[in-house]
Amino acid sequence: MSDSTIYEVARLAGVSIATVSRALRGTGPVSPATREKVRRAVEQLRFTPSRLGVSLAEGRHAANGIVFPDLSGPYFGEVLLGYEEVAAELGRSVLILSTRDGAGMPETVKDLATRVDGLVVFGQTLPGALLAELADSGLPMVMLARDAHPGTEAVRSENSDAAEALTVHLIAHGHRRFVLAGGHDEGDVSQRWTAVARTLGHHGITAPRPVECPYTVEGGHEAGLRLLRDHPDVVMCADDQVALGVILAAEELGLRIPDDVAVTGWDDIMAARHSRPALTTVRQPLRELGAAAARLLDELIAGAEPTNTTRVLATDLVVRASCGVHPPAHQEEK
Amino acid sequence: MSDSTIYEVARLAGVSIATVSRALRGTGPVSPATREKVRRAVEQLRFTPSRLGVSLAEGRHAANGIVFPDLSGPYFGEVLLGYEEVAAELGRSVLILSTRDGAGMPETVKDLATRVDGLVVFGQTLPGALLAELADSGLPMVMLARDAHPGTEAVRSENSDAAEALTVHLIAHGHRRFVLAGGHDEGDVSQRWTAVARTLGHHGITAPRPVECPYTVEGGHEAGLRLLRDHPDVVMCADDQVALGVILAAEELGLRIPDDVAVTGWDDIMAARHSRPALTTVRQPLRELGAAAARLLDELIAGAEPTNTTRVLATDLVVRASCGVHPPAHQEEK
DNA sequence: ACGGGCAGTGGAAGCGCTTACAGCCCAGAG
DNA sequence: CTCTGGGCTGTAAGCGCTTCCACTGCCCGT
Repeated sequence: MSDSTIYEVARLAGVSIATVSRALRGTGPVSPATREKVRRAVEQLRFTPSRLGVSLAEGRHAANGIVFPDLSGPYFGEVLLGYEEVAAELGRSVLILSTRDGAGMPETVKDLATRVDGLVVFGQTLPGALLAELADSGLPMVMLARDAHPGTEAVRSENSDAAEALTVHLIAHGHRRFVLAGGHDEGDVSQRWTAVARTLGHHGITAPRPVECPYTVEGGHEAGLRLLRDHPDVVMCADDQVALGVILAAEELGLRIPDDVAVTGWDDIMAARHSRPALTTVRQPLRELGAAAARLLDELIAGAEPTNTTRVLATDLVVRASCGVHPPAHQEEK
Repeated sequence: MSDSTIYEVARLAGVSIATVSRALRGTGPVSPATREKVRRAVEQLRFTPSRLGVSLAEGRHAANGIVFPDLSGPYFGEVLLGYEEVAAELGRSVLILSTRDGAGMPETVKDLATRVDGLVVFGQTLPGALLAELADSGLPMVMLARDAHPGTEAVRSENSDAAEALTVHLIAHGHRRFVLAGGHDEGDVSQRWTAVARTLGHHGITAPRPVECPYTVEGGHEAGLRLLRDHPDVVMCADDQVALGVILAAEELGLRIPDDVAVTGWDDIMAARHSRPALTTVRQPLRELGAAAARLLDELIAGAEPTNTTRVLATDLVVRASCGVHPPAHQEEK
């Protein structure tokens, strides 16, 4: 970029840089004649103001960041899209950072923090100490898919009600022997398991302890091979990827779904709909999640005080075939 | 961010800002004693250099951008992940921009261009004139999933050979009446259709004209409802999402896959594997695509001259059930 | 005819950093 | 004992922009 500077524009237009700046940003009065001269000089020089200069002088970046773990799969992409869209509308650029929980992580995040006016942080991506340090430094922050950290805002989707509804639905199918796959005590997932356990308890069923497994198809596959040996009625999974893995495992073991065993997921990723049997799951408003985070962050940047509040977005129970046989009416949505 | 400046550190450490800078970056000699004083001052003040100041002085952003259309779905997320990972390794931040072909697009892109040292542009996201303008300005650019534009590098995945292999495979199944779904003349897809047509020609089959449809499940669904009325042997789709939509349409029409009609996709997104019948498709090395783009861009930024060359990454034909019945041995990979 | 006010403009001080350049001091060489 | 050359440090000139403040005319009211 061999871009010209405001000085060259000023010289070519025969005015001062102050006038050029005013003409360009529309702050302060500029005579039509001058404005025109500047316009022509700008055009001739193909001048675009240096973002660095502008930001330094303005004392702001007009950009915000988002930090997420190395979660491939469809989940994060959708959230990011919603986030970027709103951020763009608000005139901010978006910087992304994926912490593959690597060694240099704290530094990378801090570096990111110096490039933005505010930060959105996904789930349990960052250790609490780092979050606190960032929040203390006065960086506007929004937590995504988890409850608020002191000094921040947060937005996540509803977990407990949906988990209860899903559980009730499964019980109504006559399922009694439950197994829970995917057990990290991350905020979102643990909230769901808690609600499941409570609901099961109401119905006189003792909740099993969730079984640890990576939130991937492979993780679900391996867990499935293990769990299905006990012939449970239903395997509730932490997310759709795990559920898809369990379904693969069931196929390998010659088990029919949902006749021999039911399976449920969470998220409603694209594959959930196209899997056969189609996956009963809970739809999260991923795009809205990202959009809401962007808006909250903007408010903080604009000067709003953090309230340590968590916004909760509604989720939908999506009943498909994998949880048990339904009368035709219930079948597929959309 | 009420961050302290290098001046405060200097004052607290009792040295000049030049020394602080040298101590921090390790340029120039600094006595151990001084280094230690600076270290302590930095720690006490929780000082982090302002990225703006650094960048302005260094004359570089240490960041690069990536521009893509509003493609939701799994495709872009994976590419982005590969891109971000390599960029991070190279010490660069990543700025993303999704042009939902909106009105203010040229400005948004130009704004992005002022924030980065280089830019990766996806497929046909930007009009040629804008690409030319950016390239002319000396901005290092890499084209992704399309052939090189003058003054840039490019990386895409192999289309022709894979399309030929896929077509040959389908012919071997005995399929003769082909239909092609998804017809924009975008680089990647048109290359595939060309190879398909050529291959069909070799076998004495007249290639049909590709049918336009949005590259979404919904688009595939609608196209499928139309196309399947003619009872083709096989519907080749521009990507997996379209193929999944066609499969849904086939189900609605009571057609069995692959017995009544075969369907193929492209990309090998997650849902392709879990769909039943599982989708025969072509796997693109999405992550590698992003990674390669990041590396190419880095070379350009480091000063390499653009060669207008297109790197082509190998793709894999992934044969599953949707293209026709196979002996058990062929079944599912991995 | 005269003063006040305001549109229009330029000067200059930052914003936070890097880095040439110059100066200082001291050890070792002659 | 003087001279020289490093090692170490400070001064200051930018990097490209915004914006406060001061200044010049000119129009208008009286």
